[in-house]
Amino acid sequence: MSDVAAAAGVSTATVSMVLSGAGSGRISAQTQAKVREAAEAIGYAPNSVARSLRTRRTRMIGLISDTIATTPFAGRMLAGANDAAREHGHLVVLVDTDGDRAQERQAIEALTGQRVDAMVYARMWHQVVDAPAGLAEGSVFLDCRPAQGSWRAVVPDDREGGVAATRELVAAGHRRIAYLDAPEGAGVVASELRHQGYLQVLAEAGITPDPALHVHGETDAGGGRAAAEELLDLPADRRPTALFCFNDRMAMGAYTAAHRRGLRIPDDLSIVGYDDQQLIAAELDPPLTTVALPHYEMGRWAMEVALGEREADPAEPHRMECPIIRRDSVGPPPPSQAS
Amino acid sequence: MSDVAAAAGVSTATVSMVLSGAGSGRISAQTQAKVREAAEAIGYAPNSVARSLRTRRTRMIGLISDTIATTPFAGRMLAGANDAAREHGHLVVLVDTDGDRAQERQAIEALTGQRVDAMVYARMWHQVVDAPAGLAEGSVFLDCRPAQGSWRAVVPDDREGGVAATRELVAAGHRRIAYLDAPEGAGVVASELRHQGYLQVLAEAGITPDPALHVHGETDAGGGRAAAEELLDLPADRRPTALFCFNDRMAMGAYTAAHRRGLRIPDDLSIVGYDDQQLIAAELDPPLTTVALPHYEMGRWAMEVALGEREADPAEPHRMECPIIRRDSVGPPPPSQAS
DNA sequence: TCCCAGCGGTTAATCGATTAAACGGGCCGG
DNA sequence: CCGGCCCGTTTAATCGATTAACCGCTGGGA
Repeated sequence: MSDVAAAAGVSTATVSMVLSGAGSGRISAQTQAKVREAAEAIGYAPNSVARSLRTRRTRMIGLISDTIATTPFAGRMLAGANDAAREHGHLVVLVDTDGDRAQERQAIEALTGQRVDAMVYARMWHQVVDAPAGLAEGSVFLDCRPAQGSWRAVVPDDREGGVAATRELVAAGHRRIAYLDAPEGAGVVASELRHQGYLQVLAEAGITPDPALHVHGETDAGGGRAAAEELLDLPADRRPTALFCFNDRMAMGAYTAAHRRGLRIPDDLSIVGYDDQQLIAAELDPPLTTVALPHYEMGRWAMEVALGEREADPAEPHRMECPIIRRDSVGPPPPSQAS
Repeated sequence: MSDVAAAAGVSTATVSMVLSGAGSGRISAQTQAKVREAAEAIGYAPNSVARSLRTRRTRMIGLISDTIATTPFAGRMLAGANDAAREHGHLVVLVDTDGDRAQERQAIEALTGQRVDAMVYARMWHQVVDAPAGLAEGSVFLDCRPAQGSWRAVVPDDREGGVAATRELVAAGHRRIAYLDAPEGAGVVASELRHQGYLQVLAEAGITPDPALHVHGETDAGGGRAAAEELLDLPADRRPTALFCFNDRMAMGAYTAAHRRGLRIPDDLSIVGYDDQQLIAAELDPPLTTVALPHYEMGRWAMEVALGEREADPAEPHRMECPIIRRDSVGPPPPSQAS
């Protein structure tokens, strides 16, 4: 900076004021022009480290995640957070802890030492978590909610997602709608919430839930296929005409089970998934109607709150809408089974 | 730090030496213990910003990527880079530019200002790119190679990947092997390289390539399905017994085409994909034999080179092996067509 | 006895910005 | 003619570490 000052024939203080924008009203237009020219000529770029030391603001936000490695969803969340940060002139420092508690602590220490302006704590798969020790006051929880303490958090509205999926099937005329759930007792918050939404819509539609239509399976294609087979092997009068699957991978398995039995989708069987998983949902045959998890929007929301650009209530996690994505896997029930 | 110094009854210089490890041999064990106790009691954590200002090293690496948002592969690359950075006590500053040149420039400026120790420039899908202006000397290219200039870079060895896939099919006894390629003239480096590998293996096996078995299609399930249908509609004596698909999504479409014709995999038709796309390849029915893109390893390699922990030749991009992942979609050709 | 090396620290300059306070010159009102 | 004020700019303290140079003391060799 002193080089610029020398070249412009002014002091470093003047250069600082001009270049940081604090000069308007204080420094003459003439001097400002001189300084800018000199800076340009020299190719001066301010040293953010020195600036941060003095101002005590780094314009960096720490993002601690457990899952970059293992899920394709993390990308959308990161993109949302990244975009929001960029729009407000901040940078994202990313740490993937792989869910390891020790790494998490180490990451928090490193970010604290680096004096990031705020932290976002992301855990994949809507869950209840213990806040890690040392997490900076005012940090934001992303796709998880803290077991205790007062923190701002954002999660998908899985209950309303379950409602949307089930309502889509009811609206198409189905009355025997199965729910292919995640494994029982796995403590997956989303699973229970979506089930609640499912039951609510059935009640609204005056349909008595059939316990036989609520089955569990591993949350992959194999689990979905097994669960679907169990349902499709039911006697004709008890067999479901539509499946609401906990996720798209289970739906993929359900497709396989249906094909094996010669059932056409959506003519003989309607299917709704969950996640709107990129490169899968849209590529199935037929393309899958599913409920989207708003990862991008959640990432953006968390970052905006962390930056103080958006208000949030620490008492209650923010629930973000899961919109239904209509494709071609839902149709009216087959005539023989219509009610 | 001065608080710690006061509490321990020494100067800040001593505290610095003790805590930074430079104290061994200079400071007595007794004093060291005193300092550490005081630091512990106060809960002192060094300010990395101040340290960086003085040492001119931030222990942060900038990672510029164009695709976090749009592909599920980026995660693996990030994870590799992140792990390598962590192991060497560094942090990753991530910027997603969405492929936008202006954002890219802005990102480079911000990272330069932030004085990151090095930069990694990642572009998804093995491609040849123009190095962005202002990219720091010594930056590392990840999953792309610079059109000009001397840079260190890492890309997947797509030629050998094509070899591995084709060899797998030849070894199973196939002689009529089709290549479902990406669209012609799209400038996809990978497409051409894999084709070279394919031709090489055919030549080695003494098989004359049949131009009719080299077809193109969009790189999604729809394109794969269309291309596969074209091939399966060939007269029986010219029909392929095995398909090598440009990627797993095309393979997914090929599965659909096969099912529609009542062909069983691998009994009637063998299929090999490319990418080993998580949540897809392993979930198809039957699970897909495919060639893995070593994203994690490439991310790690690039970061290690950026950190100076690994040597690399700027004259030639490093080619990383694409290992074949054997699952259940490859078998011997049907007896009627065996050669 | 004198000098120098080694020990265990300390002093103070430095990194590159920001910013409150001071400063100097011109102008205006009394 | 002088004091005060405003304007534009400079001076200098500050952020929190690192590190070269230095300091006083002791002990050993010449």
